[in-house]
Amino acid sequence: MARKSLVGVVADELLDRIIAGEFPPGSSVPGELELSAKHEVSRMTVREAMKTLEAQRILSVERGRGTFVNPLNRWASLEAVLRAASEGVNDASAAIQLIELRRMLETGACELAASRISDADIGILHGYVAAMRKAHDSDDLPGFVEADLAFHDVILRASENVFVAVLFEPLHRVLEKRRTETSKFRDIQEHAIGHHQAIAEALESRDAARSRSAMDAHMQQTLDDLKSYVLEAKPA
Amino acid sequence: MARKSLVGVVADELLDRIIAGEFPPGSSVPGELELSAKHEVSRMTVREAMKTLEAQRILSVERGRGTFVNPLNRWASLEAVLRAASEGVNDASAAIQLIELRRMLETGACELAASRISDADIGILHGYVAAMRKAHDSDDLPGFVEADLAFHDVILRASENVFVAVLFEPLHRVLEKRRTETSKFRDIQEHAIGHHQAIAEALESRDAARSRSAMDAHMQQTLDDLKSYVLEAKPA
DNA sequence: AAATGTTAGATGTCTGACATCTTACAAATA
DNA sequence: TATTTGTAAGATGTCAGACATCTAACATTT
Repeated sequence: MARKSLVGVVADELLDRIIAGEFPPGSSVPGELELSAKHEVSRMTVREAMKTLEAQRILSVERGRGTFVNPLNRWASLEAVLRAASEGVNDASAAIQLIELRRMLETGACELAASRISDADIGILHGYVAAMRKAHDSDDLPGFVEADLAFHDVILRASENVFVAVLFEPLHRVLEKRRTETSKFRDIQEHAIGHHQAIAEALESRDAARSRSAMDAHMQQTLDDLKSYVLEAKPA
Repeated sequence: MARKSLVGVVADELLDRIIAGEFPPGSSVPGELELSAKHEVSRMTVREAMKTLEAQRILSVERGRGTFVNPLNRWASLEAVLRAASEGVNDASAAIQLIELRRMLETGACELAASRISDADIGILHGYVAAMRKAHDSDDLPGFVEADLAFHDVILRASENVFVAVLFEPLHRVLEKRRTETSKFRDIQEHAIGHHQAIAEALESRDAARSRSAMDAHMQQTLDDLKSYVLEAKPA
């Protein structure tokens, strides 16, 4: 990532203050002049920062009145909501809810993909499973995670549903970091390889119910792994 | 909605030109100076418009090089993607994909809600079913749609998953308009009442599989209704 | 041929000003 | 007194022009 511009810094800091509860939903944030003084930037820079938060429906700007914080359920940015949710006491709850969401999208996409996936993509899936196996044998963690994510990406695309892909994209970045954490354990890697193999075979059979079920089992395993390996080990 | 500011107008027009294919993904949009001349606004206004599109990941601004259009699957704004998808020849395909997405989220949320919903919310659900029935009897279309949407909202909240609610919010506005169209037919209204009744009863039994199945049947019916009543009647 | 300097064009930021909208409050009116 | 109107403060919307900094391409020097 390129280092952040002043606009990005101001937007980030303001979002942090909002998440910290300094400006609760419905309340107004300080005026542009006040913020430009506090952050030692020009009013224009503050305005552009506000615009980015407004575009994500985090703020509502009302001419002549001020700028107000929207309730969290109106925020259009999954990442911002994630930051807000992780800030609370229960990081675990956020992680679990994230997997629940992922489960909905991935099992649904997998079900759709069963009747739409091409033979070529089936081959690619098997290729990624082989790559995971190879990375597992040679202790190549980044390679393992990369093949894992690519596998799921193929299914997402094969579902031929634009909206699912769009909604999943912000999840992708978040999951990538967490996946690197969980995939450190060799046990988890072995679990994952088996499930991916089963998913590829289910899709190959073009059986929608079986494909959905295979992906669902994978998600359940991921949830269990997260609970037993990561959350247990990290006390508050 | 408040009438749009100049920034909003410029952003909209630029997005329209992007969607129309004038600036395909990967290509660059005209420079800030050129755009400010074409739209007869100042450069700052153009910049703020760009910022809103950048915040939605529609554009990537690179200092010293220019501003570039992102591929559609990286756009973070469901509404913008919807606009782009509806612009094409196949409005039908977009409508179907939208229901597919809705199906994933709602069936998933309903499954989760089964074990989490409160007795009070169960009562509220039955109340909305009654409201739908009453609106149906008195030919109150807006009332019918309102009760319908409220019913689904209760389940969304009862799933106790923040992220699902956030992802569903932009869908809500889009669906509201389409729902008013489809619910015009009395046959569809009767279908819907039966399904909602079944969903409420399934949730009351706290049976996750049954609840999911009931919601899934409702989504299937919605898809069928859309195909036979709306899409058939509206040729390109 | 490689390293270096130059330059054009793009975005990033600043300063200061004026316009317009909302709200609150005071003054004029019935 | 109650209502209306006028005024002013504070907020966002927009503009103009300037300078800084980054990138890429080209020319120059080594």
